[in-house]
Amino acid sequence: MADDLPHKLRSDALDNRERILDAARAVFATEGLDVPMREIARRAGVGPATLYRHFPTKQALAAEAFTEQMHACRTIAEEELADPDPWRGFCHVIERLCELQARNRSITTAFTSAFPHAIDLAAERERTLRSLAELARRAKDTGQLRPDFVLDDLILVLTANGGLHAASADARIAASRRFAALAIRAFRA
Amino acid sequence: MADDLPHKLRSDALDNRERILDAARAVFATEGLDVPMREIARRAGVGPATLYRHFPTKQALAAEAFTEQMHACRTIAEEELADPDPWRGFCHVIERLCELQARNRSITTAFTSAFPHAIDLAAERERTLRSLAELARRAKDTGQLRPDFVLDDLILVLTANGGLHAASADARIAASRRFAALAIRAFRA
DNA sequence: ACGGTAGCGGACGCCGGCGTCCGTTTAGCT
DNA sequence: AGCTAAACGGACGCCGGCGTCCGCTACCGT
Repeated sequence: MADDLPHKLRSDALDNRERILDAARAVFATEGLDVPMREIARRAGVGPATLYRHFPTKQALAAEAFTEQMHACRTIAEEELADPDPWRGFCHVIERLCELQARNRSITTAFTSAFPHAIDLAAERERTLRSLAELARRAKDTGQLRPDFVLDDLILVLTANGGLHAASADARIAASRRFAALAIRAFRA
Repeated sequence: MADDLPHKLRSDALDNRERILDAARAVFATEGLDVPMREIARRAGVGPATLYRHFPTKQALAAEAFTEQMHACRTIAEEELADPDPWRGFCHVIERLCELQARNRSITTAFTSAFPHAIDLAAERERTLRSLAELARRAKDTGQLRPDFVLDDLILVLTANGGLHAASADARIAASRRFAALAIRAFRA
């Protein structure tokens, strides 16, 4: 995972690349996507030109920075799919995804809105959705999840959760937790 | 309501004031709060200086432009409070407020986040909340609203609903409708 | 009708983010 | 160690939004 594309990069270039990605992940998580490219460069300790050389556009940077987070989403979905109790797994998925969103402001954008330049992001997203659908199907079979539930309902909830702005990170997490509980109640048969 | 403060304004000045407010309401509703002041001035057919003279800051303009929308919120709350069936009134409140939010992007900001410079906005908001609380109390008494419901849950739902970004206005309205239905399910005892 | 003044708006300078160029540094190979 | 090319980053010009100034317009009171 550490060596995706950069096969023929000089050592210092690769180092900078990683530092940029680290800075981008950090600042995207706390501040959201609306940060100046300069700010990311500054935090990474590189010049603007270096940043632009590695990632010509903000979308390119975001796409690369978010693969990790998307992996996290997929991991959550697959882990909870493995739970022998599908309804419990379903509830955990909602709780964990909401909390992830609260902790990382930008993951919402990455997940809900389909990114243009994100090639493998889309694939990752697709696999995650597939797991979620399967989990929902099983939860329905146990009769604990409403029969009229559709996957779009979950997307809707996650989108809405992403819109939960709050001053502090703690407040955001608390709100998301309450919100997840509400969503689960809405989905119970 | 047409003559709030401007007692000693010349006729053309008052005219411009109204045209600015109209433009602001329109553009705030469709585009949200993040529009340049210039754009509002342009749509109102006035120069930037005129806009700034009437409303020194964007908050001042927004506060003035939103009193009407806040009235709408209060009206909704009071109308539904008058419904003999409190639970039905409660459901209608959620549906109508969500739709109002979907149709008017900026009302969310005005309602959920307390505006600094909005003197009478705060009062209006307070009265609305009081009505909502009373409505919730009655709905609880009928046993149809969950006993553990708190008013903050409603604020939470409205905030989340406000975060429901979508490309077209129609899509936003549709999403809000589905979301309101979900929220109601979550609140039913 | 006419003078005085409230009100108007085009034009200005400032600021901050953007994307790029080019002289300098440094990794990596021999 | 020396060389070459890859990589770096400070500096530049551009753009768009901001808030304000001042010469002109037109409303209103007499």
